[in-house]
Amino acid sequence: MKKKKKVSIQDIADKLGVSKGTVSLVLSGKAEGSRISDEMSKKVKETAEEMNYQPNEIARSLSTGKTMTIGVIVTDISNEFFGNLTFHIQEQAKKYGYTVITTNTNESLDEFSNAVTTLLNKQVDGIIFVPVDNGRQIAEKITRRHIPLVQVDRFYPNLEANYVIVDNYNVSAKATEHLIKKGLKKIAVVCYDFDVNALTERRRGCTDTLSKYKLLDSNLIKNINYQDQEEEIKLAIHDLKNYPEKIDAVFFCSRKVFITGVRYMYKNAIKIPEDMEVVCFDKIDSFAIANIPIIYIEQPIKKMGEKAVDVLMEQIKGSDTIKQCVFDTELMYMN
Amino acid sequence: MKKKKKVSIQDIADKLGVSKGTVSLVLSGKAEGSRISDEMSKKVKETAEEMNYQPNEIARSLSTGKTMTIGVIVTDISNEFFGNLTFHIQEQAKKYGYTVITTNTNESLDEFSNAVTTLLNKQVDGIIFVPVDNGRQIAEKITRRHIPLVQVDRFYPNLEANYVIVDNYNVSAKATEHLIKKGLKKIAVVCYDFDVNALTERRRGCTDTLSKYKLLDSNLIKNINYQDQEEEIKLAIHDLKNYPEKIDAVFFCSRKVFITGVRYMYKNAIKIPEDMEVVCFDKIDSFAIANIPIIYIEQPIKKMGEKAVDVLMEQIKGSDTIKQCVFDTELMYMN
DNA sequence: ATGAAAGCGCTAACAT
DNA sequence: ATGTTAGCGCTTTCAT
Repeated sequence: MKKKKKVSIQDIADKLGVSKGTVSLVLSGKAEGSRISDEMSKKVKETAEEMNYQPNEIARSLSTGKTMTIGVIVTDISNEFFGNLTFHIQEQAKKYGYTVITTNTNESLDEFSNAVTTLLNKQVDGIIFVPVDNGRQIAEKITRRHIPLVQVDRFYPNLEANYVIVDNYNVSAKATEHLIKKGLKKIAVVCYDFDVNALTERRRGCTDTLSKYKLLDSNLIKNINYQDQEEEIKLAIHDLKNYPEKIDAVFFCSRKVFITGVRYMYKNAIKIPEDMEVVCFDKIDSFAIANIPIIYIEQPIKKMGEKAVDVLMEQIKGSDTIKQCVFDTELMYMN
Repeated sequence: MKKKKKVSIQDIADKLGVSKGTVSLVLSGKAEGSRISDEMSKKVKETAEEMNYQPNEIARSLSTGKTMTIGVIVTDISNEFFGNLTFHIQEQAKKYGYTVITTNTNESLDEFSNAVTTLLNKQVDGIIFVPVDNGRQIAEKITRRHIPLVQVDRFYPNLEANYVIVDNYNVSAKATEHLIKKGLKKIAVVCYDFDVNALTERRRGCTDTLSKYKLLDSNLIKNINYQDQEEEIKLAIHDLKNYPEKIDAVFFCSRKVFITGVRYMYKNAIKIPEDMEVVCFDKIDSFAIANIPIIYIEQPIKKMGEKAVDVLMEQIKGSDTIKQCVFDTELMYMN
């Protein structure tokens, strides 16, 4: 299976008896206002077509120093939240003529580090990433190289870089207050234990509010390890079920804990909402098929993805003003 | 914000007073058995470290003709099925040292065509794609260039290329038979209307079985346009609700139609399973929170993704035997 | 054991 | 209006 030599700009030039430069100019659309006669331009285009010429973007990139590619690093693209985010990033990037390389960290620092190195070596024009616990130093590899960077969903507080997030604290406080106003008193919080501000802010929004109403019970704040989440969530729910006092509601800090949590609630014969109410940070497509009342927080994922790309593109075009965007979320009630 | 010049292999060579070639050899790990003294090798590595050298993979790619990148084209990465598939493709590619560029077609031929062109121009070493209705000609652009290709989820019957799919026909027939054996008679099928074999096979598996038992009612075969699916599914469910005879079950051909379908079933006060039973082609994470009996077909997504990459890598390494893999699925019962 | 240099395909500055 | 040529940063063959 021998690959036949691809046709290059040189081949076209040879065939037409003109120079590479001329061909390059017309094929990259720079023939217009400038130089190059219309007939030459036409001839070049025709034979390019004829010979089935396809530009080699790698060569172009090496020459121009631009790859027209951005890198996206998320936790896990199979998670609907990140899948959605990535989708909108991709669609928006497409509008700018950009291509996207995506990678997953699985919340691992090592994988995050590898991803950053790979993307930098591939000379991407910019990076959008979801920070990982403890990864600030690694992020600095990007800024130090002056590669445009936008953080999404979370951000490193001491890093001078753009970010696009939601107002985690306030909406969590609001949701908690809503539960309290409904007369619920024993409120649990189930959240991953790693230290990224999206999560800590959500937790703090809940606990601050509970404190304010003198309802905080630290036994009900469940911290879940990401790697063993299945087991730990199972345990947490079991605990809540068997807690001396009756638990009234559970606040789940993200979609994956919510799904797993609710699954175990059913396994423990906990009825929603009769036994406990639930709130989920993030909207899930299939809430509709659950057919139970769910309080959820809807993030403007599409806007976030698009904004992240817009900000990145500004930087790529040379802007150096840092943008930190906080989107509002909505507290919603299903049923 | 002036980017300071990146350090290149030349800079290291200059600093050490040796030649580029030497530096290249040690830095790309080809110093071992061959030439290059250990001390030279050590010195080079040290100063590379010191000067914070990062290889430029673009330059390397231009030189070697390999980009260590594969392209993945799916329908929509925000769809959990494709998100999962892409995730496993990515994780497997990582093991081979490969990076992944992902793009979405949204079932559009144009977007598919653009994606293929972009990937080819970016000189990817191989492509994994989910075919789009009517896209065989476009796919041939890839094979004609002898770029390794693996189709997943679906395939073009007349294209000589690898694929990794599931046994759509048989499992659909089996699921339908299961319903019939339970005594259900009026069985509806809700499926997208475009012509890709994954879907047509599922539909045919159902209709053939219904025919076999003399139960086929063509009014109950609902074909849904992808772009207007929300509206069309709504209409379909409405039709089923108001059909002169009572409908016993609905077979949904993929996860997105299922979720939307069930949503409208609830809106139409159709009870599951009392009024109608449902079957979903594909497993959904949040079935668990639905807490209703669902018959579903579970595809081995992880295996499919990994296999797709494995096959692609074989081709990249030079194999030219075409592999066509059909995975078995499982018929499962929730509750 | 190392150096020198050609070449990958394209762009862009400079000639003509 | 078009041709020439020097890179872009790396690999690799051929000298030394």
